[in-house]
Amino acid sequence: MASIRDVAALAKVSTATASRALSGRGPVSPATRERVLRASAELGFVPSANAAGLASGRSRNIGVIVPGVDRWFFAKVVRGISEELLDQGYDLSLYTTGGSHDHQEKVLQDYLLRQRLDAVVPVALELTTRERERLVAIGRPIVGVGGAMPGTLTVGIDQEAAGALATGHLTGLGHRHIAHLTAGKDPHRDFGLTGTRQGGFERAMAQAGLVVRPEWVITSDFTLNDAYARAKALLAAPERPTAVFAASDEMAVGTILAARDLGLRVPDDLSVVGIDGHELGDVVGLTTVAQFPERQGARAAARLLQQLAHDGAPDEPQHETVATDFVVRSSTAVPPSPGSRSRRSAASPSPG
Amino acid sequence: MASIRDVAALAKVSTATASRALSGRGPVSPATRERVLRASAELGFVPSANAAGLASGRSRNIGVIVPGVDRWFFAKVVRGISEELLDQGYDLSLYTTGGSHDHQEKVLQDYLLRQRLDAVVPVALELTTRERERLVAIGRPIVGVGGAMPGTLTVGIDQEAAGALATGHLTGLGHRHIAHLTAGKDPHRDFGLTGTRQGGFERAMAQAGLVVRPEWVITSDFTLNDAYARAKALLAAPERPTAVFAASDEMAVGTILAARDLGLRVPDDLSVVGIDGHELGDVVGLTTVAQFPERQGARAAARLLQQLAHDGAPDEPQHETVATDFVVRSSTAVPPSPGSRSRRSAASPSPG
DNA sequence: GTGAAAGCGCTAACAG
DNA sequence: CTGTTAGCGCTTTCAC
Repeated sequence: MASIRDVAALAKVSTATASRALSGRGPVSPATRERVLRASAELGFVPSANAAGLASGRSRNIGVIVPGVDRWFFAKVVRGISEELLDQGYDLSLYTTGGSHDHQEKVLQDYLLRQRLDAVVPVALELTTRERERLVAIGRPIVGVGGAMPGTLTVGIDQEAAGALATGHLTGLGHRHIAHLTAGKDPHRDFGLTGTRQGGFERAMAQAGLVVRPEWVITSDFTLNDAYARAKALLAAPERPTAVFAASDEMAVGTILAARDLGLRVPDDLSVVGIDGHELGDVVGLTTVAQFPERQGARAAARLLQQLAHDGAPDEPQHETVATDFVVRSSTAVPPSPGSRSRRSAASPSPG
Repeated sequence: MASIRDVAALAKVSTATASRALSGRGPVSPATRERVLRASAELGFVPSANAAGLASGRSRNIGVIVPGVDRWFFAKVVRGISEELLDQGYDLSLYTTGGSHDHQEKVLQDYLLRQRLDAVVPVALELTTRERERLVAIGRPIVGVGGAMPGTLTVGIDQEAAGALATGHLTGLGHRHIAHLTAGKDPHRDFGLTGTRQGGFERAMAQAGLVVRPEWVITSDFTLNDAYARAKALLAAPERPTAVFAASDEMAVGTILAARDLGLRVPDDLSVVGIDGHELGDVVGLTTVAQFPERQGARAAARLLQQLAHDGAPDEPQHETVATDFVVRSSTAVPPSPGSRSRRSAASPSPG
């Protein structure tokens, strides 16, 4: 394991000059720089991260805090961040807080304080005020992904607009009986964004002059399985909606599968729209608001690196909204005419 | 940011003693230890990872190399590793190699050499001999997850047995016309394990006295979407199998959805079995060999930590096989009797 | 533009 | 059991 002293010796310069040449910080003549780089390459020199970090205070390492990596959105965001960082020579430290109750505590009051991180990307993290203060207290740049975090720069889609867009698509098709599958707030893995998708739903409903039926706003948990069960109950009831807006594609697909299992045709008997752009939506022809989480992650990482390059001058706190793409496929259509409704024999689904 | 000198001063001991008390390495009297811990807590002391790492050579940091984190198996493995490490106070550095062609190169010849890692967990990584040598050359313990890596300790299921188990289930039900959806080898994201699942398929077929039809061994890519398309082609052909063994649950679900879209009933017209234990299998009643990747990840991490605790004495290279669970649900049944075959009007599906 | 020297904050001999 | 003393390998003033 060659050290910088070996490199310096081979290039016949001091370690100081070698360091300057290798890092690009500080003046070095082109000729010496060339000699040093050659020596470094010849020896296969790789600087010790610990030594460099200790001496300089910079670690070339970004911390990513995420509720879990085995959920679609988080996985995609982490992928986006990881690839951006890998390109730029930065390490990525991953902290998952969703697993056990005290992991989040531990991460915030121990892991993040080890001075190993140049910056932090909290993903869809719901923090108490105290916790947010702790995060800020590490004195490093922060860029969040997902929900907006007061006081810090964040990257994400406009949740409310996405919800309104999806819902407006349904009302525009003429649907008047629309249910909404939202996701409950789980203290362990809060996404900090559901509320506003629901807000968009409510706004679009109001704008179409429709009333939101409380019993048709159903809390699920972002998973396909739970949504399947809830949609089955919803759609098996005597009165059922002609359309469902699910706050995630996985829940939307669960709804489609539930409808199919009840003998309902999509979109003939039921229209379904989701949010995400999940690969799963493809085979069932799901209409959705695609949100490209990789890009969000990559964007957050890029902003952070940019800040670090400008010597840590933090951008002013704000939410950077990234664009979504409305993908119309075959799960949405005009509502069935009252005469042609469904193969089920239940009472007329036309509500009050 | 309190340093160990502050702690030592407050506890009225030397920094050496403070270090010993805090790390548990070296002798300290109970009384002084208590004083040091109290002082540390009072000051909110968190040791600098860089300084500790530089001085000791240990970084309390494990590197995880994974093709990507946005695939079910990898995400679950990473989750398992992450939680185990978080519990033990270890950091996790994540490297994704699947994104761009040279990321794997970069990780192997730069990132891993920064002396920031105490150990490495390569997940389902397919390496050339040279690359494997590089990995070993970092001189740190290695425990792989997924496919077996010659020369290193690995944790994973018995792929061949899993394939044979799934296939044997089908032959046991009386199926004679069985297709297999396998996953091709992609140089960027190789899983290093598909071959053996297919090997299990072939063995079970042979044991049942059945011939493997080459045109019924179909290469897909582990994704639901691709499997859906290939299954549709397979099942729309004049002669079709009565059962499909898919090498992953996502591919199995794709097959089920394709069958449904063709008007085939599962399991009446077609039995489908997968491998994984993917959540998605639940709502479609998929019979599968569950493999619990979180446990595999956690196990690998635990073994690594154990090695590090024993001062790096590496366990002898071998493959540790973890148990699978065969979950029978509703996607498999006895094959249809020739008379009752399907609603499709095509030629008799009974082969040869 | 370059080198000498002083640390970064902690750990690990080595004495005592 | 505890303190003193060197570093770990690099970066960074500060002179020149």
